[in-house]
Formats: sequence, structure tokens, C-alpha cells
Amino acid sequence: MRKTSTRDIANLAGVSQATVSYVLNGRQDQSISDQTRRRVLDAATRLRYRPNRLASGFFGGRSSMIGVVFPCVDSSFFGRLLFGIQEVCLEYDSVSILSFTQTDPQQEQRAVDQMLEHRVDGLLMVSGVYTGMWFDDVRTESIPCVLLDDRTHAATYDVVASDDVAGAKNAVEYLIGLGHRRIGMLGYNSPLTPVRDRRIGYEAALREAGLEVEPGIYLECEWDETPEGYGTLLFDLIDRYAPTAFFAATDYHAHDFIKAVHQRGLRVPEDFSVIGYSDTELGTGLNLSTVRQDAVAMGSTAATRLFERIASQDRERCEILMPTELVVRGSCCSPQAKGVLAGVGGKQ
Amino acid sequence: MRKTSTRDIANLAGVSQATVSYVLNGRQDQSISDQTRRRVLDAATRLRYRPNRLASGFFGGRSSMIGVVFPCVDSSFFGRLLFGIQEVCLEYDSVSILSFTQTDPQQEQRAVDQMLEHRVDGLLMVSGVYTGMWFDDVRTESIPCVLLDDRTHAATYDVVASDDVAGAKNAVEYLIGLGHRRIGMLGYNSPLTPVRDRRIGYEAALREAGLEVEPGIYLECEWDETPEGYGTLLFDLIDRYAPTAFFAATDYHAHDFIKAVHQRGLRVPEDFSVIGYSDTELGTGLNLSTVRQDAVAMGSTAATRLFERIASQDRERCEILMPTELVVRGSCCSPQAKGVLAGVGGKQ
DNA sequence: TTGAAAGCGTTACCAT
DNA sequence: ATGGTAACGCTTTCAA
Repeated sequence: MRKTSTRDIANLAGVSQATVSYVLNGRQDQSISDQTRRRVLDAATRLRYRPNRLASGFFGGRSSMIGVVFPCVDSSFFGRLLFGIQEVCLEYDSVSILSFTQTDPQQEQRAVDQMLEHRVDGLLMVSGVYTGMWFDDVRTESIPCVLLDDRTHAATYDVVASDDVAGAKNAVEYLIGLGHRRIGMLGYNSPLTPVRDRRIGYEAALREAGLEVEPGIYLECEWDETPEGYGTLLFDLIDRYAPTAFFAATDYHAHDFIKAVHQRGLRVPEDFSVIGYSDTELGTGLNLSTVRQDAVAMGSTAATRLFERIASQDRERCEILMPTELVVRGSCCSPQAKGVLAGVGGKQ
Repeated sequence: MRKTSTRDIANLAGVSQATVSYVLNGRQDQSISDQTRRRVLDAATRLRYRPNRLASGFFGGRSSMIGVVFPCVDSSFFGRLLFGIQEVCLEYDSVSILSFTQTDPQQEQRAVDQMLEHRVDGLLMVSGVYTGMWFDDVRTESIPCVLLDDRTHAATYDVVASDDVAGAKNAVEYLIGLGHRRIGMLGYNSPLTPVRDRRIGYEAALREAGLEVEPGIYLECEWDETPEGYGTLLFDLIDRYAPTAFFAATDYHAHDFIKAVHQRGLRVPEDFSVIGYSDTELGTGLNLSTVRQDAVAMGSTAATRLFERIASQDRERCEILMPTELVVRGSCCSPQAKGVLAGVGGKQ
């Protein structure tokens, strides 16, 4: 039982397929009599016609699909990004194909391959590892591509990222404003710019406040390291440098830190002030002060940019930096104030 | 500049398009000489051939795409669901189209329309509102469809959901085991089965323990209500029934509850034990005991089921209930134990 | 073992 | 104002 096609409509309405196409697509340059139009529209509803995008994409070279490649969706940050992208897709009457890579180059390649085979109109790469062949593929196929949340290749591609230098700087300045002078940072080993930028912002804030940037006060762990794993390092650092506050590269690292602190019987914020990053649900639960990235706006900005580039390839490359906002919750206080605060987290 | 097609390969290899198709699809029923095969494969790589799925889907009636309709991705629960779905898509060499509805029937209809136009091979509907026409559309188009996380239409469709009756029962039994006798529940107004089932499980646990199910001890708010909004109701309930523990229908409601409790200067778990539901990141941050649903497994089970049904329409309808697991963290204690615990959450 | 040709649903160009 | 027709890339049937 075949689906109804424009030919069926044409037959029922007693017109040609071309006329049906004109009516259905509302083309202006072709004039159709009202009577014909009504007959066609009528036949279409009677036959429950549903256009076949596969066919029109196949013919016209526009699939009305974009490919979205994510590392994962663990974090509510990625969820919100996705949501922003979706909203714009709807506007542009398009649909998005989603893939996850788990930051594995091979999976990333696979994802892009799939999308290219499905002839997506454009590609949105989120926090990619960018080590695969796909990078060349995208160029040789000259498919519109916007990179999201990483500025590494801003020279070559459109990029939408958040202004992490400013976000981190602002967060650390807040800690300084509270009276902290010895502020550590918890980062992780990553080839991507967001983490690097956060460190840059962190150091800039220290320098501008006339504070020394002691190299050992920055603790970098591996991405998958557990708090048990680097707890020792952490307390070595604390013993050696006596920081009173920590800026964490993500809410997850802030969480790990808080866990380690609790394990030693110490408290946040009384003993250490902490700021996280990305305003995830985890941070909400922790009552953690954090740097909010307007992920929905980032997603929609990137998607909009992508659709613009799809519409006209030959426009200038852009690098859009989205502003951040400090969300003040209960994980920070002055280094002097002790024992009067509600506290954060709980025993695990 | 056209993309390379099988015709180009055929020309370069000096064979026909049909032969190219045979080689590329590795068909067994056609025998191809090794020499020809090599020539074709060679030409394909030289021309950087990439199959056009739009074309093959268009022709063969199989798009290698499934449609996934979500209400939102606010929660890490949905993120994990998505991940499970993705994994299976990869296995079946398919791709998923994603849409969000914000539980708005019109957006839901729109999403399904889009997917049907894109000729997805099947549909995965997650926590849908199911009020739209699409319900009929799916039937008349007889497109494979699996419903995820809601059992309302288990009589008509394949359903994969979590065993929320058991999950809730287990959680409440845990509270009873701790010595609680007066246990309230926080739910919200929803037409979907998960919330209703959690209430059923809650009441079953009370009954089986010989405890009375006082109707007023169940507090139902609207989905978008703020803790400020129902705080009064909550404390009315507390005054009237003096519960010592609460079972919340979601981690979000548990969070709201905790906030309200803190606003009154009371504490969790010292004054009230609380259990949430779904094991979200929010709950992790809150150090909240909660009922974990293996969302990744749910997603992959549902997707597997969908692909099976795509492969053969005529198999029996199924209703798969996934087990849950109680995650014990720091939000519960015996009703007697006071003042000795680490506490949960913090001042907002 | 291979090739020719038809057909899928759509759109766009060029006639009428 | 409308219709005929070619073209898109692929698969498959049938014939050689």
C-alpha cells in the first residue's frame, strides 16, 4: 500500500504534478487560479498527503536536516544546548540528527560519516576532539559547519563559545572581593579551549589583583579521576599553599573537591570557599556558586549561525563569544567568617 | 560540483551501476569476480564515494532514521535515556532525529509530523502527552512506535517503562524500616503513569505495613509550582499530620521540599527524612537518597524493541517494566536520631 | 558474471 | 494559468 504522492493528488484534482507542486509550495512566480488551488488543496487533505522530505531532499540537494555531534549528554549544560538548537531547527523547518562520541575520535568520525551519508545540510560540532579525518572531509565536501563550545579552530570555522576567560576572571575576582588572597584552581587535562580559557581568566584575575600566580596552586587531574584518586594531591597542595578558596573548572570538579573536603572532616564554605562552572543541576543541588553559561542561547546562536551559512556559504567566518553570569549561592564566604553559615553538600 | 555517485564509480571501474551496487552492498545472491570487486572498491575510495542514504531510503522505503520525541532534556534522566537510544541506533546503523515538545500537544503533533515527513522508520515517544491527532496518524500510517516511560497506552502500543510501583514501594518500605510511621508524599498533577504508579507503590507499602493511608498526607502540586507557592500547604500538612518522612515523586520535588524546610529553619534529615526519584544530578548534589532508574538501559531496551518491530511488524505487543534500585545517600535517618548527621542541601 | 532499464517522489525548466 | 518532462542516486528485476 503506497503512500499518497503528488501524482495521486494530481490525478484526483485533474491537474498535473507540476501544478500540485506549485500549489503545495506556494510559489509566487507561478500564478495559479484560485479554483485550481482549492481543488489541489482539497485533494491533498482528502488523500492525507504528507510530503516526502526524503524525495525533495534527494532532488533539491537540501535535506532539511542538520547533524549535531555531542560528546555526551551527562550534563544539564549539554541538555540546554540541545534545547536551544532545537528551537532554531523548528524555526527553519528543519530537523536535527543527533550523535554522541564520548570524546572518542573514532566515534566522532563515525558520527560525521553517518551524517554526511544522510546528506545533512550542515554540521554542528560540540566540544569535539577534532583529531579525526572528518575535519578534512568537511572541507572537501565544503559542508557548512559551526563549532560549538571550543575555540581551537576559530581561525578556520565559525565558532560559538562562551567567554570563559571573562567568566573565570569574574568568578575569581568575586573570591578576591570576599577577601581571599590564596585561591587555588582545580582543572583537568583537556585539549579544548574552555578549560584552558578558564585557567587564563583565573590567572588574569590574580595578576590584576597583584597576587602571585604560584604554579603549584593549580591542580590538574585527569578527566576520569575520582576524588579518592587526587585527594592526596589536593591536600598536599592545601598543606603547601594554604589556599582558602578554590575555583573549579566545572561543577563536577567542585563536587569532587567538596567530597574530598568532607572526607577530611572539613566544611564548605567555612573552611574553603568554592566556585564551580556551567551551572549544572549538580551545582544547584550542591548549593554551589557557579558561573552560568546561557547554554540555551549558545545553542540557538550556533544553530542560527549554521542556518545562515547554509543559506549563503560565502560570508565571513565568525567567532561569537557568549557572556557568562556569576550565580551566587552558598558555597563562598569571607575567609574570616567561620561557623555561621548553612554549609554545602553533605556526607556522602 | 556534483557528489560522486555509483554511476561515477561504474564509469571509472568500467562496469555497470548494478555491479557497483552489488559490490558495495555485499550481496550474496550475486556473484562478483574478485577482480571486478577490487576494481569497484578501488574506484570508490579513489572518488571518495559516500553513499547517499537519502536516495537509498527514498528508493527502498527505509530511511535508516528513527524519530525520538522528548518532552525536554532538563533532567539527566532524559540525557541518559537519549544515550541508551543512541547506542542502539549505532548498532542498527541508523540515526535518530530528535524533537522536544515541552509537553505541549501542539508541539508534539508538529514533531511527529516532521518525522513522518522525513519518513522515519519508527517512532520513539518519551513521556508524551498523547492528546494529539498524531496518535491516529501513527495508526493509519502504521508506523512502528514504541512508547517510553509511560504505560497509559500499553494496551495499544509497545511500552518500555520503569517499574515505578515497585520502586516507590521499595523506597517507602525503606523509610518504614528506619522506623518512620507517618510518611507523606509529594506528587504533582500529571496525566502520566509514572507519577500515578509512584503513588500506588507508596500507598501499597503503607498498607502492607499496616499503616493508615490518610488522604490528606499526599500533597499534589502543579508541575510548575514553586516551593514558595506550596510551602504553606506543605506546612499545613505537617502541622495536621506530623509526618517524619516524605517520599517525593521526583528529585525536583524533593529539592523544593528541602528548600521549603530550610526556609523554616528546619533540617533534612534530622527533622524530616526525604527520598527522591530518578537519580538525577540534582539529587547527587543534594546528597539525596533516591530511586534510580537505569535510564540508559531503558533507552536501549526501547530502541532495541523499536528496531525489532521495524524488522517485523507482526509480533506481539509488549510491555517491558524495568527494575529500579534504591540509592541510599544522606537524606534519611531514623525519626529518633537527631542532631548527629551531616545534613543535606544548604541555604538557598 | 555482468548490464540495461525501470522506478521511487519531487522539483524546475520550458512550452503551451 | 497550466502541463510535459527531465533529472536527482539508488536498487532491483530481468535478460544476456
